[in-house]
Amino acid sequence: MWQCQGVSRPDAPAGAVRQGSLREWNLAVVLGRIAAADHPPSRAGLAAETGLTRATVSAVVEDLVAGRLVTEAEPTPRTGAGRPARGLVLAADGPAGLGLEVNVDYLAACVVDLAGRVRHHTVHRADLRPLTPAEALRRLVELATRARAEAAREGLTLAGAALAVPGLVDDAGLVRLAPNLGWRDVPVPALLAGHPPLTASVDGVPPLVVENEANLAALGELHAGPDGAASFLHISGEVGIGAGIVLDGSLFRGARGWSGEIGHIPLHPDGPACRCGGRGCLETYTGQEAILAAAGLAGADLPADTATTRLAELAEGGEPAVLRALHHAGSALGVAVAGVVNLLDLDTVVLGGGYAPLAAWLRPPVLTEISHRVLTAAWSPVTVRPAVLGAEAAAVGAAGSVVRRILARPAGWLTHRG
Amino acid sequence: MWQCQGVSRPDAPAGAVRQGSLREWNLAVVLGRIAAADHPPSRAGLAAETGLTRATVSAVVEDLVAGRLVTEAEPTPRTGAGRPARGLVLAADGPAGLGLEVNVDYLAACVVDLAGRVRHHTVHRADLRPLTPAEALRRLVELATRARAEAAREGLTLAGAALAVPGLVDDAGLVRLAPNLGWRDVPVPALLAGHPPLTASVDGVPPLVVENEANLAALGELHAGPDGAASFLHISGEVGIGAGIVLDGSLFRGARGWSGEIGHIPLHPDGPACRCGGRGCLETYTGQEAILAAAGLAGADLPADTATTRLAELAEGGEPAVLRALHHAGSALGVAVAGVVNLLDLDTVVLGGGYAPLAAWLRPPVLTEISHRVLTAAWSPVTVRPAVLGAEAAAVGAAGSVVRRILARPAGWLTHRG
DNA sequence: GCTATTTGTTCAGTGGTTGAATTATTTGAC
DNA sequence: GTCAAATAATTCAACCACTGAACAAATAGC
Repeated sequence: MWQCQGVSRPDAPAGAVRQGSLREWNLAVVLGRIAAADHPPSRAGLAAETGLTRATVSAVVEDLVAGRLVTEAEPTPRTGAGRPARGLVLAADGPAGLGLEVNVDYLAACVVDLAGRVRHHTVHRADLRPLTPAEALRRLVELATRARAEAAREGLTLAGAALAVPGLVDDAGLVRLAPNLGWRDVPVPALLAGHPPLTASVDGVPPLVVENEANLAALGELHAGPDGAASFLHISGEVGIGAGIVLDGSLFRGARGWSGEIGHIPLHPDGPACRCGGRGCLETYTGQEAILAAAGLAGADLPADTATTRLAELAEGGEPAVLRALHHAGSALGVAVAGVVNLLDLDTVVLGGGYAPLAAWLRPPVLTEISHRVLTAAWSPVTVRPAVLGAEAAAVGAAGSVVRRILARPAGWLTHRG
Repeated sequence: MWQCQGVSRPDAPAGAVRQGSLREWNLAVVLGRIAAADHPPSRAGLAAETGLTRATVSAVVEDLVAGRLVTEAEPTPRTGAGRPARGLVLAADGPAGLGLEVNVDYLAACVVDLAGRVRHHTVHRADLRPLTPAEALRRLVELATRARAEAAREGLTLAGAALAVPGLVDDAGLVRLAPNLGWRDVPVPALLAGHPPLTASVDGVPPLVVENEANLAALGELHAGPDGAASFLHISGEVGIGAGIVLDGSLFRGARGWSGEIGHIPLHPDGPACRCGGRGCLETYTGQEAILAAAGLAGADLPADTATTRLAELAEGGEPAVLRALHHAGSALGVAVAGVVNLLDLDTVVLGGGYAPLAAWLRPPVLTEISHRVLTAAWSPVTVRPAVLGAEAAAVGAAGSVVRRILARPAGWLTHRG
């Protein structure tokens, strides 16, 4: 991922702790509490929660309000005795994140505000495989420009952008390989060089981060889903199968950001050849094409997004071949997931992307395999649930990652804003 | 794991940052640099490294020296111009950690000082399967008492203990299941209740932490191995196969501390039944018994520790059946490891425990499978190497975890010491 | 012996938190 | 309608830990 500082809580200052770090840290702590609260907290409440004094919280909040990150909520009428609390909420007109996505059959752009609300969302459907990367990115910039204008109209300031790509991305933003897109060694930042809003670095923060689609989809799920800061595996079942691993509320990216290639976990070591060069990879059993073929829809040549809808319809109608195909796919997926759970001791598995609409049929066989194969299943059940976000998960997650960076390090934003 | 606060760098204070946190943090930063340095650093050098002023570093070091965590090294004669630096080293007579291990055919105790040196080590060989857990732990306490006396003789103060168990351990120290030991639901802390040195909690720090053997072995390898703070998978090939996952220099324990059960990753979903209830688990192909059987040594009934030695001897001698067995085992292991690397994007895999002496024969097939099955193998080679520590890895890792906790949070130790 | 150089300490200054007192704003009792 | 109780938020002197600069200490080289 290109210059990504990580997406979760403020980093442990590996080096020193200068004096100002204290305030920087407390800005992040207080802002984080405001973001995590379900009801607008008061200064006094924050003080009690954090252990800071009310004096300190007041000072910190003053900074946050001055920096347009936080505003005071409408006073709620009935509170009880005493001076009524002034609730604090994340600013609805402060900085926002721009999320972009290039995928096989669509481009997407969205804007997410500090509170995580999706304020704008456009999808441009088109088969991108015939296009050159440069042309695809040109169209993406059009979408981004429109999103930027839309954001400005709502009083939002875009603080950065993240781009989701269904492939392996380098630290330098180079897309090493995006098999389903047909991309190989595409230098995204260089190709976007002529578009200042996406390239001009502000205050050391890179304006555009390029990251794997499955990872960003997992992030989207993390912020949109029911568990605030849990650990889970988010599986994006598209043409290929990717996964994002969230551990303790933060994305685990691996040594080079290439974690989550669950589609190439060997399932039958001597099984059919996979295009990755291996044999019997999970993808050859539960990839979209494999499921369609098993369901007898191989030749239908449906667009990727309607294929899963069609499968769900047929399954709903009780079509035996489809039900059988989904059961098989679910079992295969379950075997792989059982291995992952044995390895990582996760308590939640999220079926996302194209798997989400099929979750009703995939879930039972997945659970069966887990219960048979996970050593600790007896003591601690594993939750398997469909994703909350649909196809837009990656773009929303991308935009969310920008916003989360500000929430995690508000001091950077404040000093930069003057 | 029983009340373990994690073993790596100082935690991000999730809650508040009070004023004193600053000093606490800098104590940890400076101490960490002293621990990580290969030559005793000077105060001035530390100031340059950390970005703190020399004044601050002096004050911090003064605290550390007063707390007996750091001492000034012997002045080195030739330094160059200027006032000679006074090198700082971790105290050799400060706090130390007690590491304990219960395994199938031995008990072990060791003492590791702040600098990570093993100052004492005893192994008591005996088949523990016939013993009751209480009797086994009684013998362990004997070893621990002797180790404690030995530590005192060398001027060391034991700051806590950690116990490695080949099984699944609860947050409360309950050993849920240790199949090869024949333990089930053994409440270790309760059984040790009569032994104050292992149970009297000092300053909120639990005196004894119970943790999975594979996890602690990985920690031992982390501190003893060549890469200071890398990410790797450490595989302990014993009767069962366990693994410890180290990510960015800290152990990943999973939601309940039950991560690393690599032995039960499904390899052939319809393969032979495993005692875990699943089918075709890795362990049924590369567990010690499976390898011995494949090598034609099934009936030999060797003690566990000599079995691998014997295998290595025979392989060294070119015995075809043994070479074939090891190649098969290595291939199976490689398939599983390829899945793990695809999932986690690790750059290093360590063959530990019983696999270490066999690494010469296991490594090539493992590498072959990785190169064929890991999607990113082309861009970033995966290192597969034998473990540095041998059978003592878990006990040393256990003792090391105690010491690391002090290094990570020196403030706790200092206030406790007065 | 003198100078250059580097280490470590001292000390006034400053930023940010602390704790108590004060002010502000509401509810409820008389 | 007034006052007491209760809760929220601000003010302000004190304090803690870091900063920066000046200074003392200790050595090598000339």
